[in-house]
Amino acid sequence: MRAIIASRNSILRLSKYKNALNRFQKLGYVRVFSDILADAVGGTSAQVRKDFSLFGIKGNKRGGYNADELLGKLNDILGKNTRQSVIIAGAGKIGMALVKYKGFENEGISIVAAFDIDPAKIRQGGDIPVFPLDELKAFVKTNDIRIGIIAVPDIAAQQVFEIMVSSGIKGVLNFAPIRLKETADVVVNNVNVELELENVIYFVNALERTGSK
Amino acid sequence: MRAIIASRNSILRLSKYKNALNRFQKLGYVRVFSDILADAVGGTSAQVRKDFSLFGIKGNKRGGYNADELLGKLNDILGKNTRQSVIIAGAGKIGMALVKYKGFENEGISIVAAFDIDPAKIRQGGDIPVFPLDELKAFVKTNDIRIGIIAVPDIAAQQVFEIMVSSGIKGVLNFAPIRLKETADVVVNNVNVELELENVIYFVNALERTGSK
DNA sequence: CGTTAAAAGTGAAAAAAATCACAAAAAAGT
DNA sequence: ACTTTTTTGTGATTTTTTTCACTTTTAACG
Ligand SMILES: NC(=O)c1ccc[n+]([C@@H]2O[C@H](COP(=O)([O-])OP(=O)(O)OC[C@H]3O[C@@H](n4cnc5c(N)ncnc54)[C@H](O)[C@@H]3O)[C@@H](O)[C@H]2O)c1
Ligand SMILES: NC(=O)c1ccc[n+]([C@@H]2O[C@H](COP(=O)([O-])OP(=O)(O)OC[C@H]3O[C@@H](n4cnc5c(N)ncnc54)[C@H](O)[C@@H]3O)[C@@H](O)[C@H]2O)c1
Repeated sequence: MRAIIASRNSILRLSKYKNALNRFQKLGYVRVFSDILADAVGGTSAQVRKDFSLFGIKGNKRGGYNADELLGKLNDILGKNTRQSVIIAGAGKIGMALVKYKGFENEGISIVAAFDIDPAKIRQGGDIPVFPLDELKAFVKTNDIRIGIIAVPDIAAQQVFEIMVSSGIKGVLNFAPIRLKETADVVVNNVNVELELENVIYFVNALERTGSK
Repeated sequence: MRAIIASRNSILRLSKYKNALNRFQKLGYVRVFSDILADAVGGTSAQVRKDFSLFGIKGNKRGGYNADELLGKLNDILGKNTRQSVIIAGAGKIGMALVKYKGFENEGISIVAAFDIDPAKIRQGGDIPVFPLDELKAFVKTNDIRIGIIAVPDIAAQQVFEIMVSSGIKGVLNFAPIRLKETADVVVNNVNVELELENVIYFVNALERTGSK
């Protein structure tokens, strides 16, 4: 399999095409066209074709793309053919919402354990265990985990990040509203809800002021 | 106050500068320079200055920016001088995590009510009440709410979105992993956790394959 | 079959975003 | 007071991303 250098945005778009395609497939579609995919994800058909072109995905002129085949290729590129195991640091409000969320399993993502410093949060009984933070390193190493989610308070985030990295974690999804001091060869994506909300508020206000148009 | 057309990304950067600045201010900084701001948010000093330039923010040559003054201007631009009231649809795992989150208040954002169709979720006692979904429209109208958060299952999201829009909501933060059929003059930002996680996974795998470099 | 029409594929063009690089200002030093 | 040094502010340039527009292929139809 060839690894292709691509921007974060183009990969996000591939994921969106894949998700749209899954829905189309459930609806019985056998063929899909660049324009309906564009529609489904909010882009243009030219961009869909360009994206595919970049990854060497070929369709049939006048015949569009075979849904199964296209989905297969996208899953391949996105690495959806092997299940991914993920751990979470922080079994608080967000952390537990994620732990209990059913949506990841269908995406081939399994949250296998959570870790917390608060002894009151430790719980081995349930479906997904919550262990003491001390055990994170050993767990990650013995289970060869490569992806972690940070759902601890902002003051603790950098420290937890470093523990994760030193344990062998290679990719992190960070919910704490701070910028992690990044390390080469560790991928970090941030989910910053405050920022997104603030952004919505800005544009609502801006539109209102310009609204006279 | 002048409304300036700017890209989503440049506004996101302004928010990040503002957040960094808040921290610097707490640490006692009186002056800040473009390069330390760049550092704090992970950009370049030229970009910081360009962003400020676009919004007519002036510093002092060789003297940097006065922290208080800069913060004031950013808050102004971002509309942080008036508190924003926000409602949530869906009092489930994510919805309640947001309701209970303390971090919004310091950001001038107040979550004032949640709404759910499940009678078991209705609860007026607490700090932030959970009302039946039917009451959303009236609540939004009488309280003149302009911002809503969607935290309902994906199948319900479009319908809830339409209720919000018809009630007068002008901006939406959507946690459901679907694309809302958007309406002109309503701002929609999406928080798609699956997508972000999938993206991390992609790049971890891609780096690994290229890693031999 | 042959013709028509639809859709992919893709260089070229345009637009948008980021970076450069340097003049101008002014704080700090001497 | 004068010089040096630092940092801003911003046109110009470069890079990246998106869109355009046209060629090619082929499914569909008569
Ligand atoms: N709750 C939300 O809706 C929300 C929204 C936006 C951002 N966030 C961010 O997500 C993060 C978590 O928020 P939350 O609301 O779930 O907080 P929370 O307080 O409910 O949970 C945090 C958990 O982390 C644990 N913890 C603290 N230090 C730790 C450490 N060093 N190692 C392991 N665990 C540790 C705590 O014991 C607690 O269980 C915060 O950074 C917050 O800013 C949360
Ligand atoms: N929990 C997570 O960590 C997580 C992660 C990623 C995405 N999401 C997305 O966030 C959304 C909410 O997820 P969740 O885990 O909180 O689900 P949940 O099932 O815990 O909560 C959903 C809530 O919405 C309510 N609801 C259903 N239909 C409604 C309607 N028409 N009007 C008002 N309320 C309605 C339900 O009664 C329930 O209380 C989903 O779209 C999910 O895909 C959640």
